[in-house]
Amino acid sequence: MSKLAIDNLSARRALIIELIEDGLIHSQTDLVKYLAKGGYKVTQATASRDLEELGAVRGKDSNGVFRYQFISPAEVVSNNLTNLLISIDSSANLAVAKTPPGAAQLLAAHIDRGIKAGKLAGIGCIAGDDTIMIISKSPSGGAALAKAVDRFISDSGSMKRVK
Amino acid sequence: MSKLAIDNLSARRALIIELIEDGLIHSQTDLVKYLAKGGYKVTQATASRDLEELGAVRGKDSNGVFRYQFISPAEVVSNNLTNLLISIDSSANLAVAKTPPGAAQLLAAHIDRGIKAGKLAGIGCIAGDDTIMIISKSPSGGAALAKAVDRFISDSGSMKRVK
DNA sequence: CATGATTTTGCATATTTATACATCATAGAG
DNA sequence: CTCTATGATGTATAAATATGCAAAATCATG
Repeated sequence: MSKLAIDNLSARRALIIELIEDGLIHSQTDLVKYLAKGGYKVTQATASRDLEELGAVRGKDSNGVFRYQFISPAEVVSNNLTNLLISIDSSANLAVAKTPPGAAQLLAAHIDRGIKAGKLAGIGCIAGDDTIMIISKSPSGGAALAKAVDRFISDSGSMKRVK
Repeated sequence: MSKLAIDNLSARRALIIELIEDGLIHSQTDLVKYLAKGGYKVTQATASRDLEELGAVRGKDSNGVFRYQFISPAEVVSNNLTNLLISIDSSANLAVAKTPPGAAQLLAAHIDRGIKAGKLAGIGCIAGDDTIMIISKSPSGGAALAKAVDRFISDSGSMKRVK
């Protein structure tokens, strides 16, 4: 038997992020149904845990309808994220990104979701004022990770805006 | 930090905003207790309605503790810096600005340039994760500074200029 | 004032979410 | 391969939140 191409947990959370960004999730029960459609059979308890892990919160939108959304401001500037990445380099198991002063925390929050969603092969990232360090899973994965982060951020530019 | 209280309802909600900004509210039951302390005897149902009206949401903070907080609501669509300024208040020689989580450093960097450019009568600012404190030159200049910062950010336009 | 309209609130309850605990799965050590 | 540790998940339930409805309060108007 070959192992799964994509980690089940990460893949599921990637889908959750998309569902939330599309504004489709009004409750955890809701999410369970959508996940089932996508082939992920989980319970409300797992949905609760996933949402917590991803930092999604439930609030009413302008029409008074409940909707899960991200508290992190990444969406605020999602069509501009590329502007925040000045450069990205790597060494051994690390990728190091530079941002304009003060923007590191903001961009890191976005990268962190990419990691949690399994889109980036990192085990975590830490940000200062204008520098982000992303640690790769593999001991020599820094270079590949840097490329992946670069692409991830570029692709995020066309991310759908929260309504 | 002073707020103008018109009627009972708005006075109560003004207090709620302060309580939330101080990070004191972990649940609606919590809020009911704090409101009682402040002389407002209401039930959890009213707390629920107030929180909805104010656009507060419940999410776990970095320590894994539930906490109500504000999420920038409909403005989440443009890429203007204004989106990152949730509120700004003052006391004596200080102006205190709130931002979405992770955005304080970014906004503070901008404010700092305003100071260095002589556009804001401050002697410096310091930022945490979601809070910025700006110190005014004059011992009682906080309120005026807060207004100036608010205007400065409104006038600053697109985030692309950060770099 | 009186009165009808509108808003706010509490009560009771439905709905929704979080979590303790048991179980199952998986990875790594030996 | 077996054992152990760690993490993920479901079950059952507790905890927390939202809301329909009726009552009270507030407001507007003659």
